[in-house]
Formats: sequence, C-alpha cells, structure tokens
Amino acid sequence: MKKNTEVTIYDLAKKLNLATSTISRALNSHHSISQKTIDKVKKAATEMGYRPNNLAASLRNKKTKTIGVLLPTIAQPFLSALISGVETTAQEAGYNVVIMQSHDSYEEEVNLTQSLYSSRVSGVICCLAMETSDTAHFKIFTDNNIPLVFVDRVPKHADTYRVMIDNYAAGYKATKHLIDQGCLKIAHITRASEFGNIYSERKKGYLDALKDNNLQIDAKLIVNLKSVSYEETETAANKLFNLKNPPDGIFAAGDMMAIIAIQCAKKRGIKIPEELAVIGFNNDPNSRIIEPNLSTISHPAEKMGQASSEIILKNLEQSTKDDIRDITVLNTEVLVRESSKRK
Amino acid sequence: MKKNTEVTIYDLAKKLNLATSTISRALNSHHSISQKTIDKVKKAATEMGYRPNNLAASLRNKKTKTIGVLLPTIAQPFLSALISGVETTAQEAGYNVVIMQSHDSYEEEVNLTQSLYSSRVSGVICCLAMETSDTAHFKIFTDNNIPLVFVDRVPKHADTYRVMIDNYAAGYKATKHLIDQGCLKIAHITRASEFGNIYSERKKGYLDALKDNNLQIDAKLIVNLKSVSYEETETAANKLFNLKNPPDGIFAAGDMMAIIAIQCAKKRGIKIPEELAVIGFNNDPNSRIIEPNLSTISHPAEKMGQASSEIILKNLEQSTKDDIRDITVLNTEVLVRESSKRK
DNA sequence: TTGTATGCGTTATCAT
DNA sequence: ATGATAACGCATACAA
Repeated sequence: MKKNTEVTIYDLAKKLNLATSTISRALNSHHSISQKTIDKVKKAATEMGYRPNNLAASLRNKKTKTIGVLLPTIAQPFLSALISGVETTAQEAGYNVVIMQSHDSYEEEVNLTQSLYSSRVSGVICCLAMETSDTAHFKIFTDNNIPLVFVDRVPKHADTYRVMIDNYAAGYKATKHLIDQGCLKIAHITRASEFGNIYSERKKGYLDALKDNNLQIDAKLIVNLKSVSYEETETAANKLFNLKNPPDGIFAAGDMMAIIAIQCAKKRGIKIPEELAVIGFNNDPNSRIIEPNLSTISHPAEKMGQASSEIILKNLEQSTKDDIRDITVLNTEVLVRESSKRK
Repeated sequence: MKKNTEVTIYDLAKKLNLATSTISRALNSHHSISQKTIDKVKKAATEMGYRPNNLAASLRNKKTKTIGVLLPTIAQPFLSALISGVETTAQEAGYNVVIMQSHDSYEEEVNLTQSLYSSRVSGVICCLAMETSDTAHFKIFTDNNIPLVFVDRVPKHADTYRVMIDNYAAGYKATKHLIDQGCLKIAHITRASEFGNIYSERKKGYLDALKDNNLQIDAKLIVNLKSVSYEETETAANKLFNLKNPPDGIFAAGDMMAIIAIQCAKKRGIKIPEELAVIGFNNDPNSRIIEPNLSTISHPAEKMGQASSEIILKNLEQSTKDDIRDITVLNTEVLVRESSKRK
C-alpha cells in the first residue's frame, strides 16, 4: 500500500545506519563488502520496496544498457523476426531495446538518429530506409564510440559493422534454379531503389546467371516496382503475361511479389510450375500457404538480429577497442517447393 | 571531427557568458527568454555540436518520455501491427517505446515488469502472457501512478485501463454467419487457456449462437489446442473429419488454425465452402492468400495499439488525475470471403 | 529577462 | 570493510 514514496539508497542507508556507498556496493554484490552486510542490505531493500533507478545509474555510468533499433517498419514478417532476434539476445544480457520506425522516410530516419543519440543508447542497429542514400547522420554514433551495426539494408560504403546476406549469390542461385528446371525466358520482378543495394545485387546475380548459361537478357522481362502494393504488382504481372514473348519463369525479389504473380497467373489459367515456374525471396510464412507452395530463398531474419545484437554486446563488454569494422555474411539457401519443382 | 567531447549546457554557458539556467531555458524556448538570446543559444548549440542528454533531463524531471510495451512476442502479425500502432502514435508525441517479450512465460513477464519499473518508463502497455493468471506484479505500476493499459489479452478483474474487442460478440457473429450459410454441425477449434479470457469469450459466443438457433452442442466438435503448431492443429482437424458425424462448418479462434484446417480438408477432397464452411479470426495477411480466401473476423490491431498509446499519453499530459480506469472496446466485423460464402 | 544554487539517485574516488 | 563526498547533465525555485 506504498504510495508516492520512492525508496532510494538514502532511505536504506538511514534505516541500516550505513553509508550510501556501502548500500550501493552491497546491492551490486561488490566483493569488498562482507556477505553479512550484503544479505542485510538486500533483505531490507526488498522489505522497504526499494527499486533501483536505472536512470540515475545510467547518468552516472554514462551507459544505458539499451540498444536502439531503427528500421523501416515493424509490421513485416522479416523485420519483426529480426527484431525478435535482437530483443531476445539483448534481454538475456540484461539490455533493453528501444525501437523506432523510419517508415522508409529519410527525414524521419535523420530525426530518429538524433533522438537515439539524445537517449544515449549504448549501441545502434539499423536497417536503412528505402529513401536513404546518404548515411552522414550516423556519423554521430561512430564519432562518439557508440557501436553501430547496419543490418540487411546496409550502405555500400561505411566503416561500420554490417550484417547481411550475400544478395548477389542468392539472386544467382534463385535464377540458376529456374534455369535448371528448364526455364528459358526468366522474368525478374524487383523493387526500384536508387541506392539500396540489396535489390540491385539480387538483380546482378540474376543477370549473371542468365549470362553464364547463355540465356538472352530481355529488358522487357525486368520489372521495377515503386511499391509492393497489390495493385501495382498485379498490373506488372499482367503486363508480363501479355507480352508476345511471355516468361516461363519468374524470379521475384520478395515473396509477396511472387505470390501476387502466382495468383495473377492462376486467374489466367497459366499452369504452375509447368508453364510458369516461380521463385520468391525471404521465406515469409505466406510462402507456405499459397498454392502451389512457393519456392523461395531462406532469409535468416532471427539470426541476423541475434548476430547484430551480439556484435553490439561484444563491443560493449570488452574495453579493448578493436577497430575491426567487419562484415558478417549469413547463409541463404534455395527452398524448392511446388511453385518451381518440375522434375 | 569531434571526438569524445560531450558538449553540455555548461560549455554553452561558458562560451556565451550566460548562466546554465539561461541556456537550459533558451534551448527549451522558454517564454521568459528573449528571442535574441534563444536564437543565439540555439545557433551556438548546433555549432558546438551540442546534443541534449535525455538521461539527465529524465532524472531531473522524473519522467522519461518512454512507454514500455510488454507482450508475448513480436513475431506475430497481430502483435507486430499492434506495436506499430503504439510506436507511431508515441513517436508523434515525442515518446520512445521500449519493447520486451515475455515469450508467453509468466516468470519472464514478472522479471520484465521489474525491469520496466527500474527503467522508470512513463507508462506501460501490456498484452498478457498465455501462462499468466495472477497480475499482482503489475501493482508496482498502479501503486506508483504509472499509467497501465492492458491490451487484447487483458485480466478479468483489474482496476486499470483495458483496450480490447468484444470477443463474445465476435464469436457469436462468426458462428451466426456460419449458421446463416446453412451449417448445422459447427465445430470450434480454439486454444486451451485456463485463464486468458479471450478464447473462452469467443467460445461462449459460439455456444450461445448455437443455442439461440436451436442447434445442438456437440462436445466432440469442440477442440482445445495446447499450441498452434502445424502438427497439433492438423491432428485435431483430422480427428474432426474422421468423426461419424463430421462438421459442416468450422469456427476457428485464429486464422492459422482455420488455414491449417482448410489445407487438411482440401487434402481429403472436402469441398469448401460447399461441404465445409470455414471462418477464422484476426484477419491475418495469410487469410487472403489461402484458397479459397478465408472468411474471418477483423481485428483492429493497429488501432488497438494507437488507442493504448493515446490513453497513456492523455493520462501523462493532463495533470488532473482522473481515476477512471475504463475499458475501450473496439469494433470487429465479419469479413465474408470464399471459404464460407455459400450464396 | 537573466543568474545562483540546489537536487534528481547513483557510483566512484579517496580516505579511514 | 566501510564512510564522506563529488560528479554525471539538466531544470527549477528563488533571487536579482
């Protein structure tokens, strides 16, 4: 039935006739304090309803034990799984996670980096907004020795940690898989992004796989979407199917795009995978619900989150400043399901 | 090229020959400071690379401008949409959001409430863990005037804000819809939860709809799942279909359960919706990908998040302590799609 | 309109 | 093993 009374270490000190410094040390089980005192203090603390004030400790210690996560949105299977990985790992280490959404806006992202800095987060994990090309606003972190990890959508040039997959190799593998199924006219549906390199890397893989297998590159078979709205994707798919020379395979840079293309094809009576083999990217839950089940590229979202957290934590725990700003590349694999399995 | 130098208001004061209090007020655009001084201070601040330290301000003000969100997991469409709503609203008001996952464990939930309290969050939004029956660990918030909102999975008895849907009415509506389609033997697949009342409310609605329409209640047609794993749900569905008297309609308390049931039925050649009409709950993205498209109950996740945030914010902004711990009930509606549309 | 002084709750340094 | 005290960066009551 305690009310507004915030119990502090002063109250404990008064009650036990000890100094605040002793109380503080006892609460932290400092080795220089006798076990007897530690027990006594902790007992009194719970009795009096003492709750440590992290704010004060953080101010004093100049470290907050919270990791800032800045990403386009939470409401996307890949990103929410990534956050989940970040959060679980951080939580185990006693760190909190604050999350901010840029909504894919450069301007919001800039503001939020300020806000993260002002909150004195111990480390930052960021998946860049679609709009972002320039990453100068992250300099504030590196300048102030705050570990920074870019994940998935990473800048091309940056002397910071990066956690990613090999998008080029994945794009190549996906395309090669379709070729192995006998596809000769493979379309590519992707997102138009001027700067983000993940889609352009996937496309590069696609192009090289075609080249390496002596397949012709047809610009009409490459579609760049401005957004992944249902309408826009559907329109694009229909345009592909209406070509004089329609595709017999589609590599979509995301599962939703692939799924919409499949739905679209089915409406037109196109047989999948016989007439059209389709492969997506990400392994969203959706990919196992669409019929036929969608072949796709696994994307270790949760693991990427964990890896990012671990880099931050390692960097924070060890005082030895290693300036290795290295790149972590996680594996992907082709998941073959019914949408592309011809043999 | 600034290094470890943290610029504080002291530095600004020294530089401009002003008192720290003047600097502080100027930075906050306090009305008692001349515009000229305000401009001068702000200019110097940006020049010197000053960044406010929220930590210090929070300690001083005894308010952190952060909202704590405690829920089972992030990686679920409904919950990530909910968080998104919380976060967007909070962000607009200049509040941060820290997120913690209980992983549906009571023990973790208890620990995390402590941790949230120690972080001195300004308010708390919580969706209870599946395991949680007793909510005494939240008393610390109400005792200390920290606004607390339970959302979706709320405790039955609690003098705190609650944001939810009318699960009873929704269950009733869903069942009534199937009855309207001519179903006579309607099964109900739900989650076994001893305490959480959302599933039991939905079931109550189901039962009452049957009664009100003079349909017999058959215990064999009611399935309580321990988890929503694919395997367990599939087994349960098959058991239903193997009954002497199999159902001609299914009301599942979640979309995934409904989807698995549909997939299972299709494998057995059961025609949907002609032989079996199915309706789910939540309106997950998945529900529009399964074929036939799944009828379901809309669940305003994003809105629930917003509403929760707004309650916290309103409570924080106004100093007038209104002790109205009221319940916000949001609307749901039946979304009729192909899986249940018979006429 | 601006300045002085103090406290928010901790932890760390230096002493005892 | 324990104590006294300063400091973290900011905001406010009070004074001028």
